[in-house]
Order: sequence, then C-alpha cells, then structure tokens
Amino acid sequence: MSQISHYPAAPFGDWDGSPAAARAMQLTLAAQVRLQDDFPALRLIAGVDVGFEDGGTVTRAAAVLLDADTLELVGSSLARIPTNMPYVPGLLSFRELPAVLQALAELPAVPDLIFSDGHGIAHPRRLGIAAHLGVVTGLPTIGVAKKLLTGEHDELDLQRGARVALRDKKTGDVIGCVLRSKDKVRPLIISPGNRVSLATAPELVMRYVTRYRLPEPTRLADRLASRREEKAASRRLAALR
DNA sequence: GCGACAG
DNA sequence: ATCTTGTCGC
Repeated sequence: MSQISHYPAAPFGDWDGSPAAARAMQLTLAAQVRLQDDFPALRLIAGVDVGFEDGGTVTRAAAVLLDADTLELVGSSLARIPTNMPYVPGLLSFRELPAVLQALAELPAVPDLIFSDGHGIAHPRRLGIAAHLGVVTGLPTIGVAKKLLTGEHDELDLQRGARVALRDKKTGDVIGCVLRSKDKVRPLIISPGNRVSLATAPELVMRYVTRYRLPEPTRLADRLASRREEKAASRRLAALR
C-alpha cells in the first residue's frame, strides 16, 4: 500500500498556545518517531530552512528540491507568513514549522528525504524541528544543526568525515552524531528526524556535502531563506558608492 | 539554586 | 535568526 504524505496546515492539533502544552505535545509526537531506515531509493531530496524579515515580524521559509544523483536544482519555493511566536529554546518547531510546511507544499513534487536545518531527536524531549516535521508529514527527515542544543560528546578528529556519538548526558543514549563535514571546520550536529537510523543519517549528510560545510540541500535552502544573494549584492553596491 | 539554551 | 567591517588563517 502506498502511504499518502501531505503537509498539514495545522501541525499542532488543538494546541492552546502555551509552552507547557507545547512540551507535552512534543512528548506525544516523539513517541511516533521511527528510527529504522525506511526510505525509498533516493531520487529527489529536499532542504528546508527559515529566515526572518522586517525585524522578525515575518517568517520566511525556503524549500529546495534537488536531483539526488546530480544535485541539480529541480525546484524551489518560498513561504512568507507573519511570525506568531518568539524563539524559545526547545520549542523552535512551534515557531518555524508552519512556514516550512507551506514552502514544502509548494514544491513541484514530494521529496524522498528532507534535510532540515536544526535538530532531529537530539533534543531535550527528542523532538527537534526535523523530527517534528518527519512525524507530521510521515516523510523521512534528517536534522542538520550548526550548534549543540543538548547532549555531550568526546573530541573529534579535525579531518573531513570524522565523527563521534552524541549522547544524552543523563541516560547515555545515543541521540545523534557530531560530524566534521570539512577539514577543520566547526562540526555539524546530525540527528535522525524520522524513518532514518542513527547510523545512516551522517552517511547521507556526507553524501551531499560538496565544497561547503553544509550539505547542499540545507545550504541552498539557507541561501534562499536568509537572502544571502540579495544582501551580498546590495552590500557590494553600497561599498562601491 | 545555577548554568545551558537549535534558529 | 538578525544587525554588521575588517581581518586572520588555510
């Protein structure tokens, strides 16, 4: 049977808006995360990230769709919606997920795997934005974070490909991996979101890392979400004046 | 009580 | 995340 995946407009069910209710909801959703590898042959992969405009009043999500073999850009989309919640460590998905889902819905096709900026299960309640996204869409997801949120790990070698396990400081459970995507750059924190195993997540990330610290899906989404192009261009003109 | 704290 | 110039190191 084929599983119909879609992008719910209201990924929070009957949430009353309170942080306490959000945390309780995370525990319920975290129980639905699947950590076994369960994804089809990769043909189309997506990358999603969020940026803000107008001092933070507007949330801007970007989604890019790439050919999994050639990394050719197949499509992209942008969603801009009013920001409805402040940033609260541990509750990032409640602030960014609505815009992300809207951007994904506007892509020309449903991806076989989604790379999301932020953490997967490497989260206090095991439901970072990548895991939340995976549960509400039913799609395979991987969290690619640039900073640690929770957990501890040993030092890791400085060459590209080096990695060490990230474990829960309290239980010792492995919740992700600290991965050096390029020689001597700050490592990325990789954790499964849904339908991808702890062992496979870093492998897939390295598969899509080219010459930059971030894997292509996330890197391209980041450029669109944060308008790297536009800002750089306007800066050059300002300096030329 | 104190420190930590994705984007 | 965002505001921002030059600068040190590979």
